Amino acid sequence: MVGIDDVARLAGVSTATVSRALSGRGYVSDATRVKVAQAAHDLDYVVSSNASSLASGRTRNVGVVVPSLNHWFFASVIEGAERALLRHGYDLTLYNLTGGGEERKSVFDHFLLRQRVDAVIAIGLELTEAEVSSLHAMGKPLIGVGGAIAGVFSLTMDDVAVTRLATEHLLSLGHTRIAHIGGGAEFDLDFHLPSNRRIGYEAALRDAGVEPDPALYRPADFTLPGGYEAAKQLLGNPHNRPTAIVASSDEMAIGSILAARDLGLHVPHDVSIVGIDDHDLAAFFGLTTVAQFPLRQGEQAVEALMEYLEPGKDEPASAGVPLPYELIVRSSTARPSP
Amino acid sequence: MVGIDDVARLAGVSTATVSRALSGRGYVSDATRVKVAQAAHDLDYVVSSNASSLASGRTRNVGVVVPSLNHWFFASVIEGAERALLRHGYDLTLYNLTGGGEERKSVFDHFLLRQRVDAVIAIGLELTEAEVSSLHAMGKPLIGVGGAIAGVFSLTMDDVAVTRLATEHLLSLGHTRIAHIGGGAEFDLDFHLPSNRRIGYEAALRDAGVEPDPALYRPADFTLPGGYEAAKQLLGNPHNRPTAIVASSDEMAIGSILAARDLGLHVPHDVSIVGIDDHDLAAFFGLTTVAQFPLRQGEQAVEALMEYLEPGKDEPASAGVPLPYELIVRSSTARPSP
DNA sequence: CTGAAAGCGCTAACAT
DNA sequence: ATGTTAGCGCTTTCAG
Repeated sequence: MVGIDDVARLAGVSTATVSRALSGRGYVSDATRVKVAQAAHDLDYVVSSNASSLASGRTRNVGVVVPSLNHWFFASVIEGAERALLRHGYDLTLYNLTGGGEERKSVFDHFLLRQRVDAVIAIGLELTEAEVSSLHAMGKPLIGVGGAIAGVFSLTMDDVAVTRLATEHLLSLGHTRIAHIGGGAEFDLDFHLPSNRRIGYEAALRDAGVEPDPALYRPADFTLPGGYEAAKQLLGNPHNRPTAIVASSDEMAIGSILAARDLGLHVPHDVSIVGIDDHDLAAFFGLTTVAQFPLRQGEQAVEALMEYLEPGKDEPASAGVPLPYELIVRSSTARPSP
Repeated sequence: MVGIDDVARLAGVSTATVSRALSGRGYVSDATRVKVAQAAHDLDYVVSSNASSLASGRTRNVGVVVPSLNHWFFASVIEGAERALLRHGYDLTLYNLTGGGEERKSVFDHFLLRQRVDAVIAIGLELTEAEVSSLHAMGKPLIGVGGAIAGVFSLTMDDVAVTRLATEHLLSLGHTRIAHIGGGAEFDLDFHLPSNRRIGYEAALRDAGVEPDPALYRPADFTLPGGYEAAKQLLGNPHNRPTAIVASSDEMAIGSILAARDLGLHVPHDVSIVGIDDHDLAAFFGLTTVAQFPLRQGEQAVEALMEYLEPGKDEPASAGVPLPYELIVRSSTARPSP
């Protein structure tokens, strides 16, 4: 194992200088900096992150907590975060809170308290007050993505605006019988995303002088099969069939498209469908949707953390910027047929 | 920060004893073990993993390298691995090699050499000889999942057997004009999975006295749109339409189902379709498939590593066990219509 | 701008 | 079964 003193010897300087030259902290003349870099390279030297962390108190590692990996949104955010962290020389350690309370507690007790990370990114997860305050007590920055956490800086879309936009698109095409497939109550515990989305949908309708019909609202679970089921009920109703559906996720929207097909209804001729996400498969299904950009959200979360973690490196303060979203019109929406 | 000597003082023993009692290594009387545990708990003590790693040389952290996160297979393997690692008290740090050469090189130079991990799990990724040998040189166990790496212990399905089974299912129903949608040549660089799968498919046909028709083979990219395209070509052929398709992934199989529908063909009446994976959506589409179990594969990879990392804890030697697979018959396959 | 030296918090011999 | 002690490899004052 080649260590810092090997480099020091080869470069003809002290270990302290090597440390400074390699980390960029403190004054080193350009000449010695080059000499040291050369020596380090020749020897294939790499710092021992443990020793470095122990001495400096910083781990250059951030913890990412997710409720599940097998979801487009979570996976995308992680991917974006990983890329950004790598760029900053940080590692990402992943904690999957799929399991119930026991596992979750163990994650918090073990890793957060084992001081393995400098900061935490919580994706799509509501942390308890105890969890949040134990992090704060340890001085670890915490940032939420995809859902506001009480008392924590979070990156969240404007959920009201997003469904409002989707609904307005439909209204502008001439639809008035517009249904909404949202998240069920069980998803409302964290973040109230379903409520907010429903609020945006209803607000758009009211602004257009249309009274929302509770029969045109269906809760589902954000999955394709869930959307399929909900749409079947909506579209199968003999008296009250909507001419358009706003689904709260692209997966549910795609499920709705399949449900329409199975009923022999043509999209968009018989029913228009719009989703939210811009999922990988949205283009394939010709789905009109409101895109959110999870990769960028992951990156943005990291940039925000770096402002705490790496003072001085004045990054553009991306922190306060609201998350972008954008209506992408494809072939699943059209004027209602007369 | 409460340290090991605080605990030692409160428990009235030496720091060495605290270390032994808490880590389980070495002899400690039950009485003192309890006393120490109590003290540690009272003080909310948690070891500093850095100090521990520095002193012991072990990090209790394994690196997982993947080509991408947003894929059912990769995400599932990671999920399984994470769960198993947590159980063993290990952390998982994630390295996404999405980017090209630069990023990949940086991952290898920085993290593997920064000795942040005790071992590496490579999922669906072929490592270069240089990468493998640099890991070996550092004494880090490496294990592959979802693809054999030259000179490395890997968990791989028997790809030949899997497509053979799928094909035999179709043959036994009476099909003879069976097409195959496999991976393109670009996927064959790593692992030769496409070749092997094709070999199994052709072997099953020949065993049944059917000569494989090259026109009934289509390469694609494992995605749903890719499978859709390929199936369109296959099923649209006026002279030579197959009565069944073996697709090398469930996503391609689902794409094929959608292609058949769009052509007005009924599944399974006009065409039978079988996939490989047992993807989350397979059941929804009624897809007959050969299941592989990626969650279990992740766990198994971890168990195999633990045999190296935690000698003495004689786990059941799961290492040599071949990966299980299982035909799951749903409603996308049937006898060919007369 | 550079060097000397004191730890960072723990583990693992080695004693006892 | 428990205590003593010497590091693990680096960072960071503090001098110079």
